Amino acid sequence: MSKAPAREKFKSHLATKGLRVTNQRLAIFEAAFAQTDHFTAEELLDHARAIDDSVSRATVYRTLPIMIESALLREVDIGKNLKYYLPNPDNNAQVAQVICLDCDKIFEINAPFMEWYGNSVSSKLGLTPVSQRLQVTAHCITLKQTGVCKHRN
Amino acid sequence: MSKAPAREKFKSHLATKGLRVTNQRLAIFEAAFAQTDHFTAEELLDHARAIDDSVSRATVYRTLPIMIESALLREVDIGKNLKYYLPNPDNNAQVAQVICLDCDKIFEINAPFMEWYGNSVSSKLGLTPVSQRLQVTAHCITLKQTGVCKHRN
DNA sequence: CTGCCTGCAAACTCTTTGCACGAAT
DNA sequence: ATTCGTGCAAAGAGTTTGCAGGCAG
Repeated sequence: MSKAPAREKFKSHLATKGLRVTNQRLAIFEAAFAQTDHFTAEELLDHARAIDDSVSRATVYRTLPIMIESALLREVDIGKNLKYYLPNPDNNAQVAQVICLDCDKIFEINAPFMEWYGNSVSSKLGLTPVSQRLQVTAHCITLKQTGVCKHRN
Repeated sequence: MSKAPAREKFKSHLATKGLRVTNQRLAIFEAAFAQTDHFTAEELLDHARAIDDSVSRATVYRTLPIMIESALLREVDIGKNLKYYLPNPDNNAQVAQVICLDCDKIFEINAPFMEWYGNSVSSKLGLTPVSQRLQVTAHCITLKQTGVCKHRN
């Protein structure tokens, strides 16, 4: 999904939920969908303020769950007491993360088998799966060999 | 590994690292290894204080990483800004979690394929895997049908 | 004795919330 | 005109840290 259709999807999601289309919510949406990599709530605030300087931190935090619920954004928690977000144009949910501990880069890897695994292991316990997450933390080989992490931005 | 050998392992880990064997550290170890299920730092503090009432919250937080590094404990982060811990008598690292969203129970499931997956996906990126985690969140079927979650303690 | 270890309390980080004002419908 | 949305600042939760005194080796 490219940006313009995504904007319409966001607006219709707001309408469906009886939520108002405000300049702040639109600025936050624009800022989020302009990103090409993972971002934090604080970074999103900065970018949204560049579009509409009235945007507050509170509204960013209140808008993020709306965009996540509409599947426009995915939330990625890698256990750092700091959440990352990224645009989810393909509506993808079966994605694993590989996290480079040297440069903190997060790679997103398609992992469709996660859904199968979730179903399989849940049904044995009398549960219905809601979500899966699979994460691998790793060190950079080239960093160790050459002193430079080749994944660093 | 039962408790007594684990205690020796803890002491020798302390010795190896040049760390001192204090009453507080031992009390925290005893409290942790007496648990049969996941526990939080705060719960560990309570139990450790029942053994030695001089134990402070700070020392619990300072001792947890030591026990984790020695592989006596595993840390389980299910994305709740609150970490869970559990004794790891079998030195197991390839374990997935299934989390019931209705009763918050955490099931630990052996998932040896995680190691293969971590190796496979890391090597393609020029990385050496350090750890894997796989988590499934789910709802209780019997809760939905009967109003009672059969997993609740 | 030396210096690591401790308890205390304050600091810290990220996120959430109460309130009164402001804007979308 | 209503009512939902907003910014601000304070609160909140879990964890970490600086400091002065205490105990292991």
